[in-house]
Amino acid sequence: MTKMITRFAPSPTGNLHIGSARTALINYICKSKYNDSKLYLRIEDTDKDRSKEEFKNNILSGLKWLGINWDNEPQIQSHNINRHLEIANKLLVNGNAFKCVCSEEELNERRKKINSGDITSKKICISCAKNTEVQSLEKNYVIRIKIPIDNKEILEDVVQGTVEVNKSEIDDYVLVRRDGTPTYMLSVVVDDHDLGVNFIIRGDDHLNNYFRQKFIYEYMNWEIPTYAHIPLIHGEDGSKLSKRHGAVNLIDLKKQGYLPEAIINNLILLGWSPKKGDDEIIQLNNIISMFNINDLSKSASIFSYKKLDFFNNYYLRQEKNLELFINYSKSNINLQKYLDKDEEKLIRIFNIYKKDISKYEEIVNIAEIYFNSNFEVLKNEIFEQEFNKCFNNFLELINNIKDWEYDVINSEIKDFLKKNNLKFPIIGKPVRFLLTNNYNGPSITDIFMILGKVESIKRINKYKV
RNA sequence: GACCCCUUCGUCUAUCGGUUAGGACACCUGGUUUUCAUCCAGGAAAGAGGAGUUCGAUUCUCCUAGGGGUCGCCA
Repeated sequence: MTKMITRFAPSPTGNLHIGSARTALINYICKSKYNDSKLYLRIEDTDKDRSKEEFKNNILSGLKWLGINWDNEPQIQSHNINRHLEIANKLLVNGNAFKCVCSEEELNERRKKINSGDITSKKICISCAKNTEVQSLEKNYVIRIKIPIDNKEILEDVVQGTVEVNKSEIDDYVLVRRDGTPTYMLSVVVDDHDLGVNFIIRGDDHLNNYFRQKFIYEYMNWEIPTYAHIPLIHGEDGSKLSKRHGAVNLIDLKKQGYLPEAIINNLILLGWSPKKGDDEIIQLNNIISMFNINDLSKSASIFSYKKLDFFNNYYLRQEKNLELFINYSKSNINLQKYLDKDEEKLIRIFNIYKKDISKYEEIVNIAEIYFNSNFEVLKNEIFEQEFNKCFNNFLELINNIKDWEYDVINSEIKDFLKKNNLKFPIIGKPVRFLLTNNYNGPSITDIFMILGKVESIKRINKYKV
């Protein structure tokens, strides 16, 4: 295919989900491989009750944040209702659709029989199409599509391969509701056709919809696009990724301090991998050249936050991404305060601790220790005699350091240890505790550098032998 | 329940009939280190089960089991 016209068509009934983001990502990657290709964005808001402007904005900004750009202005599906109805009318006139007045009870009754296996055909309305009275009604009806029952339909899916379904399995679904509004099933086909979409990449929860939607294309004599139904992402328990699996909305990951690069790297490795020997750390421009949708696995994969953490740690450690940390700090209430107070200090903390964290959010608690001007040691630790003996001398040593530089402090401490014939932990551990309330952490020289001379001495000085 | 899809280390995956079944994350061990970490080196860890096709099956076919998806006047 030389010109790939794709689309991402979310419904604005919730924030941008990791799974949807992956679908958008794969669409973006595929279209980016070919010149003159397009990725359109369409907001499918035909469910008026659940659609919200707020969600639409969240989706747009989430995609932008990830670096997934679309062509043209986002299309709003509800703006095309008249066009959708025009097609419904054509189908009706051509005898490819019919008016139906079945009551909810009748439908439920029939559905029960279908589900229990008493009836083999999925067609839910059997009488209205033949009823001329119903067909001449002016209002108060739904429009259903006509689907034959003979033989079977075959889909050659780019990802799923050949899929066969008997026509008897395909239902006479609703195109236009009783209130005169078009359903998703109608709108999606009309809009895709009008946009010239020729390659549809969507979640495989839509696989069955192909067999329903293809009839509109056929009846209208429209060219049927190529389909790629990609497997869904699952949570740790193997079911469709959802809220109970943790943060599944992009906005939540952003708030926690995950990087777009890490999320993209993580997502693309679900169901796909680079060729043998190639690095799994891989960025968008390389993914675009290496990725091929034909290689995508058919089976669903489980989303792992641990692996995301690995990638995020990798990317946030990179010098070039320091700016992202600063931007993040501006958007985080706690870090914002520290940034205003002493940007240099916050950056120093970040640079020393970045190897230990998997997301920016973790810096909040760390920074709190260093920015707390009323710092108190948590408990009255009793240190070893050896430490107590040399404590005052050590304090004096630190007091006498004039050039508060890493190398200077470092060599002063080393000399001190040598002179007093001490092993590092004797001094280091208690001092680290006095400075940070923690026996583990960065080298005490690093801690001294973060705190500065005055605050460092203030903290150590509180200890009385 | 019906229909469709899936099934290689705990997780993500490689393998396009012949491999000591490879890698990554996580985990464990050792080394370096100013503690914890980082870093480096090593380790444990997999073809759901059963038939067939074949000289030979993880790979092809079928059955079973397990998992997932769909079954709305939602999208």
